[in-house]
Amino acid sequence: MTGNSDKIFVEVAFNLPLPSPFTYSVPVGLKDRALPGMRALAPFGARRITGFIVAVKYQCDSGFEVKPLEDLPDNIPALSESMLDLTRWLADYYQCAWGEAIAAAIPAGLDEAGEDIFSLTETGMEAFQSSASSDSDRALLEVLRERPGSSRKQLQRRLGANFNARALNKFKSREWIRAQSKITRKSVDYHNEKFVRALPGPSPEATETALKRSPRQLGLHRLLSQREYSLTELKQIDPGYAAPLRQLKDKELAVTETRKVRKASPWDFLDESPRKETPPKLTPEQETACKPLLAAIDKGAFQSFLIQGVTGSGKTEIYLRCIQRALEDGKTAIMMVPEISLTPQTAERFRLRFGNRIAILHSGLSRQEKFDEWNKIQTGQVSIALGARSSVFAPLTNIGVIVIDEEHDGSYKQDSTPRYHARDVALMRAKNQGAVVILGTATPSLESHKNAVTGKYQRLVLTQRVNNRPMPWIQIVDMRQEKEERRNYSIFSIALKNAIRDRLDNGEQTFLFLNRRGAANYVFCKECGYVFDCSRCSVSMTFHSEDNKMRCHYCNGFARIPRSCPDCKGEIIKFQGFGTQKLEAETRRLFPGARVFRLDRDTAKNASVFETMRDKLNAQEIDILIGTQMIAKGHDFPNVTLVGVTLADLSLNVPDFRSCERTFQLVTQVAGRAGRGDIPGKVIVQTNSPDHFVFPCIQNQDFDAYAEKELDLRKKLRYPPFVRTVSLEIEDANEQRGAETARRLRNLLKGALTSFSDVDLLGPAPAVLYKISMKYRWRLLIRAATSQTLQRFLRYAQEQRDLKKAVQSGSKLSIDVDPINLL
DNA sequence: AGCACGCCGACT
DNA sequence: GTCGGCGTGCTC
Ligand SMILES: [Zn+2]
Ligand SMILES: [Zn+2]
Repeated sequence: MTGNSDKIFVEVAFNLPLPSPFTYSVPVGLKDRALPGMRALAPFGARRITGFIVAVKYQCDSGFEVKPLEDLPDNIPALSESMLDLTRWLADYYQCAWGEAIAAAIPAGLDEAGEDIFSLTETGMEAFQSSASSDSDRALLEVLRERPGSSRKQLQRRLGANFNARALNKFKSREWIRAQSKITRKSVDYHNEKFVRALPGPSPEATETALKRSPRQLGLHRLLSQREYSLTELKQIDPGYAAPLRQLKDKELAVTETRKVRKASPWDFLDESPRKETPPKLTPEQETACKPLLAAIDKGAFQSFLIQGVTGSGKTEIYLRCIQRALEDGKTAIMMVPEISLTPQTAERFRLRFGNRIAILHSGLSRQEKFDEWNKIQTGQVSIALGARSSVFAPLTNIGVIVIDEEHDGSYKQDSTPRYHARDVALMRAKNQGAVVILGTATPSLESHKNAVTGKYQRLVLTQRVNNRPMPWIQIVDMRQEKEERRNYSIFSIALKNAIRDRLDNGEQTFLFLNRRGAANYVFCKECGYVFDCSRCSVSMTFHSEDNKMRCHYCNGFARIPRSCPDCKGEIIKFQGFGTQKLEAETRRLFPGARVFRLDRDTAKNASVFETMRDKLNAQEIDILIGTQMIAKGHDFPNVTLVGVTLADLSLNVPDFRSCERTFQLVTQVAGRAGRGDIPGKVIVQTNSPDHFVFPCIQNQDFDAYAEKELDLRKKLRYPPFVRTVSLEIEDANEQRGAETARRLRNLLKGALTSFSDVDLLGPAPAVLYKISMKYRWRLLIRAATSQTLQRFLRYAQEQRDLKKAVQSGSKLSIDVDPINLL
């Protein structure tokens, strides 16, 4: 109990899943810098960790010991007051700790200082050499001898199961090892590259004679005499360089040297000073859309807009004009694009307009570089931040406009804690700071569509493509007819086959799409195309061979598989699915001469596969590209004039209430990219259920018609945007224990429901992706009419009903507010 | 989360 | 008697 008026205390939030901040006293020497938003190094149990000051106070009455802060490493706060407010709201809304929200809002690494590093002392070295200790102890000492300055984490990684925390403490107290706190962490990303250069030899003449009979060595030596080459470069000049190079090295006419270099990156152009372009003239439609936007930016009050514009209607030019206007008004701007669209080409477009006034927060940056960009924004050296999801936290002041391109894109939702949606965070930030939010897309999420309809957002529509580019032509192919009337049992309809042949003949390119993610084994009628769905939840039922039943992944309902279709008495088929590999094999068989490239989760493990694919596609070295939907985004490939959606049903029958919305988005997005100049693209969509209401809407590219029907269904079935949802995800390596946790959670929540009307539960049920990396998963969906009710319910369940107690040790519960991914 | 502590069975 | 595996509870 302290009440001295000259003593000050701070509340510190840590990046740990702990519900509330911790109180520390501030030593006299740190007093003048103890400000909200400041990073703070603090003792915490047995360790010292970095947290963030979230409040300063002048007294502290507590039942616990209050420890003093150890250090304040920075001179200025890492977070402004408004960012503190925003992160607090975020933590509250998305059910995470304040410190976790803060950590998400600043560059990685800033919360990592404070770990200890260990080295052997003299006595420790002697003890190690006298070998008077057990094997596992020796292993620890040996690592420390080999790598003095290892952190605890590094020791754990090196020793694996042999790591023993007790031994570490034992040695520390015996003074065999010494602990020091690590000062700063610098991590610029380097990679090793081998370089070759020529050695002159005794004389040029002697070299010439020595190599007279080996022209390849001579050629290589001459090349290397001009300048040094990296092995990567050499390989491009001459793939068979290895043998002659080895011989040159043997004759001491060349040497290689390994050096650390910064990896050449497709982003390197950003270092050059940008050219400036003159803005194009706006189309009348763009002009009309710009007017209210520019007026709102000038006004400087919170307002949101939804630009619903067909692909190619020139939304980006509108964004550019709006950002330009914000700068002219002396304000700043955030430009967000989906992760996959944040390519050098996208960046170039903004750099051409805004030069060095823009910071680009892309994933190719090293930690240090990311921090540098962030710093440039914070210190006002730039006025625009361009980036993916996390750029919503760009530390700009005086924000005029926040643009979110492709608003419907799922990558705006973070899928680990804190599970925030950048669009919704942007809206909150703009509301607090009096900024304008512009959401743009050809296919709004139904949440945004509803907000536009109710007037929460002002809607602006663009129906024309710039330069009068024709709209793509979309054909829906009935695969049942293919089978019955044409005896064609192939993956390819005759229409698609012919269209591909046609492209091959013309030297044009084809995309073939196949959705796999979450594509389950659904059950359908061969005759009428009816797909069995849950009578309660309306999501597709999934076939399980173990018990030959269908299951609903939302409510856990089971049903027998009927012998015949309830509608038409037709034959029932359990769809077993096929993957991109089978599609690739089939494509190669049908088009033997074609150059086929497959890109999916297996082959695209790293970004370089993407780049290879893009380069090859642009160099016309691919005729047919096979992949999942990710290849559609971010790039225009002007020579791709045909897109085949191999089986739309796979996407349509994903057991998720948004599967139809996603299918509409997918086809629309790919259609928008097909074709070039005045040649319209063609999209062929194959399906067994052509009578589904989405297909006419797809064919006519009529989003509003689709949305109207979809909204009707969502309203009837109590799904977003008419209700708010929270998903509880249960994860456990032990199947029984996980199932028990899920059961207990349900019982607890059912009990809690009695004090709430308007809230209901779906499930728990095994997740669609039941087993991910050795863990079993369950899902429980909570629905409520409003987000306020849902928040109150969650708080009640946690505080009054002890939600966490239902989670058995070993099980993991994560709470996903406004979930997007329900697989 | 990550760390220490305590309990317990296994093995010098 | 000590080592190390695992479950439990705390961190200002
Ligand atoms: Zn039928
Ligand atoms: Zn159901």
